[in-house]
Amino acid sequence: MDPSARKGELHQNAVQALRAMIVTGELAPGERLNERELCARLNVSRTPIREAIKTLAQDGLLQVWPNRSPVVMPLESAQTQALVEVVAAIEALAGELCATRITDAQVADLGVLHYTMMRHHAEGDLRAYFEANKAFHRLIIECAGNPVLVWVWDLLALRVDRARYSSNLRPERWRQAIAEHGRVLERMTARDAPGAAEALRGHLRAGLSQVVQTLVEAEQAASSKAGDPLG
Amino acid sequence: MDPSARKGELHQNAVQALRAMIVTGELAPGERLNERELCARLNVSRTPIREAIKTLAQDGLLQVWPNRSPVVMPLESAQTQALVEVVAAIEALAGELCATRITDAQVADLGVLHYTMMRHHAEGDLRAYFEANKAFHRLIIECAGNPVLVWVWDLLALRVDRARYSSNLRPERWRQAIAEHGRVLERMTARDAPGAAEALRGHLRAGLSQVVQTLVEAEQAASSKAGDPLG
DNA sequence: GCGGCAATTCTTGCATACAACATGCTTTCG
DNA sequence: CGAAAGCATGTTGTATGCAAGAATTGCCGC
Repeated sequence: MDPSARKGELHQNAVQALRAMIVTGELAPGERLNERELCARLNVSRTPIREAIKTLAQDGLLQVWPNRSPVVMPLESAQTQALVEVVAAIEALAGELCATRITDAQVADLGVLHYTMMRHHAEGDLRAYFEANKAFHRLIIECAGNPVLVWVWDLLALRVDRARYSSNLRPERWRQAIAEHGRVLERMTARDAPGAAEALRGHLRAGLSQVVQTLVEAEQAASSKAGDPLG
Repeated sequence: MDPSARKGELHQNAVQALRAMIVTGELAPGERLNERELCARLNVSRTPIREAIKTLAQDGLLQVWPNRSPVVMPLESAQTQALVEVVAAIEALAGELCATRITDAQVADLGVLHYTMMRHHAEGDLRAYFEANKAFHRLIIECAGNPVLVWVWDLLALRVDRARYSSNLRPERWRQAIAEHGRVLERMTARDAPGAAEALRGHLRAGLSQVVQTLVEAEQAASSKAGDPLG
């Protein structure tokens, strides 16, 4: 077993590892998981694996039924469309609260992240952009000063990341996203609560709608292939 | 062991039992839980108990750290105040979506629940009122037609219920809540999306603020007692 | 040749044993 | 008398064994 993991928290470790595997798509949507296989993969026994599975089921990343292998939650366009509406509402609320509470130092941090994203865009480094993007949004959530909001957002972010990983970011949309971040930063600087809320709502809707569109296309391609396997 | 539970889903059973115990306050906020004690109480071994604990930690009902007994999440006024804002936003979104999608049959169901609540109020049956109240709100969430919204609401509802159980519903507030339900029903009947959203937002804020107020008073009483134990 | 049934094999669910860690107490030394 | 260290006890973390439930495959009947 990995000696670095021997700190008495193997199951937490397993949660992190499995979460990452599901979010990145290394474990495919709809895939059935075998406990013993996962044990071999993560070098732990079944007990921590089973505890991790329960946690991930609660996150909505796994489906579990009694006496059946857990299944990686399918990634459907309808579910993701539903996610868009909820995340947009949550971030709009966060934007409103954030704009009234954010400090100058935090505005500066937001600005750093914004320009970091621009740099990653210029270099075409998508992974680094994603990371900074997530930090940008999470900082806004944190500045809202509402721990329940943070908790809900972290849960939703798992699904958002998963959807993002499964779709490509088109160059045009990428540029537009950066412009929208600039608008959010501007409204935060001005402490304009309604403006910040609307800027975030629009940004989320536009960005995630693009992701949904990708999923719709993938589903159409899959269904036409399945319905017409010979042509 | 209880033979009725021997169907291969003992841990799910344990989740339900522990959830209920925490929500109703049978397990007090801040209380440390001993696995063996819980085993004896629920007549199962440690394995399903431990899996249930992981699930409840993910629900935000338990705090867990490595090599320490899990602790029932404290019930603080600040946390509940934060909860109010998030739930109000979620139900406002649900109200908006619901008003545009609700069917006549569902409006009728909502009406039945409203008048059921009035009856329970007239009879002073608080438990039955709570139950119908929860069904009323959940029906609105379901009618929104957004599965992610349902998922988030169910998670938040655990905390809401817990806060409600810990506080009393004052007669004046009870009457007012029923009037607000009537207003929500009216806006739904009229398919007025913004009106429904606002009615729900106001209803949630007013009702949960009362709960928060109760918690604040309890905390003040506790701190003054602790800080001035002799008089 | 096809469909249904049964047995084998595999997988999950639960219980328990053992090890590591935390905690409280006692004892000993300054 | 106080404080710190070590020991004893109890609790959690992990591994594994065993039983019950699914799934697959092979077989038999039609």
